Amino acid sequence: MPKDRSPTRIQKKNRAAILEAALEVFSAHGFRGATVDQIASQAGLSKPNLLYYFPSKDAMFTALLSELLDTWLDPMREINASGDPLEEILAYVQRKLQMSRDYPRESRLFANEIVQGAPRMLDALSTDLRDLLEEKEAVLTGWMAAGKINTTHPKHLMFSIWALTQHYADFDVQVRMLMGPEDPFDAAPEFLETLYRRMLTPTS
Amino acid sequence: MPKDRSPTRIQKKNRAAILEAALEVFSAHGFRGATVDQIASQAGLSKPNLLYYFPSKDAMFTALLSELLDTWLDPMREINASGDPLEEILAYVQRKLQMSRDYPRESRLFANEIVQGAPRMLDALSTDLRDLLEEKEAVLTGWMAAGKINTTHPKHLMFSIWALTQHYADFDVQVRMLMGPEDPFDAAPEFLETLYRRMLTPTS
DNA sequence: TCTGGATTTGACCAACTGGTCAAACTCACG
DNA sequence: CGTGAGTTTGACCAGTTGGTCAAATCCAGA
Repeated sequence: MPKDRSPTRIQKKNRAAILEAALEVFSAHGFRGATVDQIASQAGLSKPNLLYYFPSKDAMFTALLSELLDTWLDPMREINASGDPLEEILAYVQRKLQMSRDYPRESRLFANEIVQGAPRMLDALSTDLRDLLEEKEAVLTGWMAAGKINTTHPKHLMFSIWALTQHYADFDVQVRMLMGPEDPFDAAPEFLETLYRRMLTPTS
Repeated sequence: MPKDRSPTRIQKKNRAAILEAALEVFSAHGFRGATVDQIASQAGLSKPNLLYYFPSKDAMFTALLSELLDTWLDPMREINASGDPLEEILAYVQRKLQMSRDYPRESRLFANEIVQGAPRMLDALSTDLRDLLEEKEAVLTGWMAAGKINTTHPKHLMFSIWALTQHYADFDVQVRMLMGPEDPFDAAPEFLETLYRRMLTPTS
């Protein structure tokens, strides 16, 4: 193992390559379905060499998670309590949809883990995500109380946004199989915009 | 292996116990994450005994899938082209939500498989599901053309129903972690009813 | 150029996994 | 009962998997 000095050029390159490979393999096969050999060859390293940088498969997964979770939650952080309520939410939906289009592997990584009970993620989720959700839930509740958006259950509203947007990444094969040559992401933005505009526009 | 006669009492009991155990284990860990030993002990059988009834792990998984897929698609089949459009869709949403509440393991079984690219399911999906979807899509399109419900992309509409309802089963741990003691299924029916009523009610 | 730490690897290992098999046991039925 | 098919199992096997280790190689700085 390298000393805890500042990382060398080689360390930086290899760590990055490993995390990229780990994302590729873990997201496609889940934690248990992924093998260290697969990740090593994907990263262009031998297995012992890979284990020189990360002491175990678990450590690789954990490192990957902590690297990704922040980025993953960014779209929600950007919801601005001072902005126009409906437009803020619609923009959030579009950002989240864009994440599914641009980072489907990350989405599937989380999906894989959560579907199986999130044994290695629950801690991170029950702090970072929980806190962030509570903060934004308060914002939503405020908007509803002020009559800016239609009143509904704020948590379910957030769940619905996650479900609808991540579905395009997590169930990608199914969606594409059913849509044929049409790209799901062509019509999805408008569909979701319509859905949430109708759902949330206050009845005057 | 038993002969292809009509199954004995013991065969019926053990096959059922095995499929139940397989559902439990496969849905919790995915195909690769599940082990034959786990399934055997869950079913109360020795491993060789289990393999006496199903020749391989793959065969077990396949048998389980074909047993479940029909049931899984039933709520969609029940959509009645002659019924009141909006009420038919709302009822479908509630049936699907009920499936997530009553059969979360089945939902997670499919989710696990599809997230990982559905290597063992794509064939079944690309016939049964595709055909059924096309049939119901035609119904939706008819309703939209007749002005009975708001016009949107029918496939995306169906995807949204699947995503929103299955989310409560597939992401159960996350949802419950974020909702605390409150049961997600308390407020979900009303939330989804409101969402789709607003989304689909035609603008006069 | 030299050198000591950083990096890489072939060989190896123990545990696990899916699956086999012959032998033993159990049960329905004449 | 007896008997043959149906059922069960302990022992076993080959391949895979996560991980180790000592030895070899590489590389940056003096």
